Amino acid sequence: MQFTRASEYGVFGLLNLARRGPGATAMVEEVGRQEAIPPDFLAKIFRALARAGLVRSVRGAGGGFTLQRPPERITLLEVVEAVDGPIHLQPCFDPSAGCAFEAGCALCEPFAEARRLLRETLARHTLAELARRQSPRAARLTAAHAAR
Amino acid sequence: MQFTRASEYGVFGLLNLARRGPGATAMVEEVGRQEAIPPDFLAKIFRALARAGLVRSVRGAGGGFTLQRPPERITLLEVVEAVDGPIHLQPCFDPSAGCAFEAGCALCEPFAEARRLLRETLARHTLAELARRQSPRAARLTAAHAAR
DNA sequence: TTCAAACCCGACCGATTCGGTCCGGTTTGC
DNA sequence: GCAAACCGGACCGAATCGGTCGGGTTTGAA
Ligand code: SF4
Ligand code: SF4
Repeated sequence: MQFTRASEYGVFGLLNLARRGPGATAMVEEVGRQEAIPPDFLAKIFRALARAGLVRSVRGAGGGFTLQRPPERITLLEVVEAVDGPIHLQPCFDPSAGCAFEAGCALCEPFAEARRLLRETLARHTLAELARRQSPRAARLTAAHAAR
Repeated sequence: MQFTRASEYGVFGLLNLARRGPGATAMVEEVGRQEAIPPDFLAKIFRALARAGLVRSVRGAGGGFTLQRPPERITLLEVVEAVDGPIHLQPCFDPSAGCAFEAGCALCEPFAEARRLLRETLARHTLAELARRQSPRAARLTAAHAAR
């Protein structure tokens, strides 16, 4: 039960963009260096964020990525779902899989509730709020500490 | 972001036990048949539940599995964590992985909050409560319906 | 005392996902 | 027209998922 590295990197990448102020454009290479994320991997992640409409890409020399919306209107939920795909909690919650029961089973209600709560919680946090308490990742990345 | 089939099967298996009344013992083969779960796979899952202390195993002829506690004192959270391992949400929340930051990053607080809420939600549901609204799985298992 | 029933442990299996990497193509500014 | 930058997708090794299997141990009963 974990989110992926990719979605974590996605958040850090967008926070980096957000810190540059409104309308700023940055190359994936530079963001990757500052956030200590493999640039080729971050590029793949940013393409997913672009497809989801969270970020706008500018091609060609002098290009890069820009936040499509002000950071106070991009939520943590949107970012992780754009990268990892929708949060289902149960395999059968994926419409492409489908439920195998005639009538609802005991699991349906509690997990649907848990899913709703989880998504609401992540939706409450915006990039603007997260950016306020966060410096670039590479600067903080030194040795392991035993938090949580 | 999903729980595994294994934990789902674990819940169904325990519900089957719970429905048999206090102290009842059942063989994994029979439970597997009734719940439409591959018996060898269910056996593996029940061993994990036994190691977690949720279920007691009786070996030898006439043996089987019994609920270790009354179903109103076994929570959904306990079952899924016994089978799938602890819910971490972030890879770095796993103590065996460890956090790579000197100080907390922006992600720590929101995901810790989400994790707490998710676990509390699952902990609110007991086997007794789930069993009350649920017949054996195989009986209900017919064709796909498009419920969430 | 022997036999079969039942759980126990761990190896193995094919398919999928994860975390990346790479390469050839396209768009753009200079 | 050239270099900078994104784009799409193929590919990669490692890990996880969803099972399966075989052999070992414990036990009750004939
Ligand atoms: S009824 Fe059960 S199997 Fe069907 S979607 Fe709900 S949780 Fe999944
Ligand atoms: S500070 Fe960041 S990396 Fe460290 S445990 Fe918290 S979320 Fe994970």
